[in-house]
Amino acid sequence: MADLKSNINPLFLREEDLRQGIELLFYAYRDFTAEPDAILAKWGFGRAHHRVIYFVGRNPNITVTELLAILKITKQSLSRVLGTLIEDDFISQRADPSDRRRKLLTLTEKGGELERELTTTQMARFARAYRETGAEAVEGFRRVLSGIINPEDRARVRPRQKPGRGRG
Amino acid sequence: MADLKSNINPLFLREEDLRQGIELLFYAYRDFTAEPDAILAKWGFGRAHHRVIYFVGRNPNITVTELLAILKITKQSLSRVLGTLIEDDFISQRADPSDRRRKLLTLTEKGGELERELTTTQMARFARAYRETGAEAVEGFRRVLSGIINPEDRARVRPRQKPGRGRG
DNA sequence: ATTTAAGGTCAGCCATGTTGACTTAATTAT
DNA sequence: ATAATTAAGTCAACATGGCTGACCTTAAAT
Repeated sequence: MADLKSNINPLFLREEDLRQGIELLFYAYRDFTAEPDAILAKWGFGRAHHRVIYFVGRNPNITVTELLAILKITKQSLSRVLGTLIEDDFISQRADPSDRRRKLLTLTEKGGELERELTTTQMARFARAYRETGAEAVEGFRRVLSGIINPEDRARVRPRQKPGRGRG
Repeated sequence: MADLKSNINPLFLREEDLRQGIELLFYAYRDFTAEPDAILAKWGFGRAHHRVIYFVGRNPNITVTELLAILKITKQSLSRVLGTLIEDDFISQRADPSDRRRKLLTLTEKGGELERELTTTQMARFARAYRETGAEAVEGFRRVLSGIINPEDRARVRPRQKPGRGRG
C-alpha cells in the first residue's frame, strides 16, 4: 500500500492532490497574465498598470486607500503606476465632495478602451474554460478559490447580481 | 431587464461571472504567495527562488531546459536564482550520464527541508479549502483551472497516482 | 487647537524580469 | 572527420515594480 491514507479516509487529503492545486494555480496564473502583458507592452505599461486599470474600471470612484487594500502594495509603489496612468489620461481623479481629502479614481474613455481590450482576452480564457466544463464545475472552482483567499477579503469577490432564472 | 443575456441563454456567460473568475484568480494568487514570501525573506530569497525549489523538488533530476519550459523565463533570469541556490547548497547538479551536456538538478537535504516548509503553508491553504468545499467542488476547480492553462501545458499538471477507492 | 487621516513625494535599494552577444562542451548529422 | 546543433553558462546593460524611510500638505475629527 503506497498510499494508505487515501484508502483509509477519503477526507484525508493526499499531498498529491494538494500539490496539484498548487501547480494548477501557478500555471493558470502564468498563462492568464501572458496575453495582457503583451498588449500592455505596446503602451509601455506593465502588469502593475493592468491591475490598477482593472480595479479602477471595476470600482469607479474608488479611493487610493481602497485600491491599496485590494492590491496590497505600498502607497509609493502604487503612486508610480497610478501617476503615469493619470498623466497619460487613462485615469482621472476628482476630490470626493463629502471628504475632500479623498480622491476618487475613474477610468477615462481612453482608459476604458484599454481596460476592455485587456479584460477581453482574460474573459475569453474563462469563457472557454467555463463552457468546456459546465456550471457545476464553475461553482466548484468558485468555491475552492474563495477558500484559498484570506477570509477578510473573500467578500471582495462579489457576484454583483444574482442571475435571473429563466423567463426574460 | 438589466441583464437580458443571462435570462435568455444559460450558456451565454455573463461578463459578471467572467470577471469574478478573473478576480478570484488575482486574490487567490496574491494570498497564496504571501506566506512563502515571508519565509523566503528569512533566507534572503524571493519568489523566483521558491518556484525553482518547488519544481526541482517536484521533478528530481530535472534539466535546466525543462525547468525553463515550466517557468517560462529566460535562461539568464533562471541562472541568477539557480546559481545562488546551488552556491548555498539548496540544489545540487550532476551531469546526465546519457548526455553529459545535460545537468540534472536535485534538491539537497537542506533544499528539501526548505521546500517542505514552503509547500506546507500552501498545502495547508488548499487542504482547508478542499475540506470546506468537498470532492465535487475540488473536481470542478481542477477542471476549470486546467481549462485556463494553455493546452500544451495542461499535461504538466499530473495527478500522479489515481487514488485508491474505499477499502484499505 | 491638536490630532488623525488621506494623499503625495523624494531618494534609494533590491528582486527579477528582459535583450543581445558570446563561449564551451557534447552530441548529432552530413 | 567535419560541420551543425544542442545544452548550458556568462557578461553587460536595462526596465519594472516591489520595498523602506523620511517628510509634506490638506482636510476632517476630536
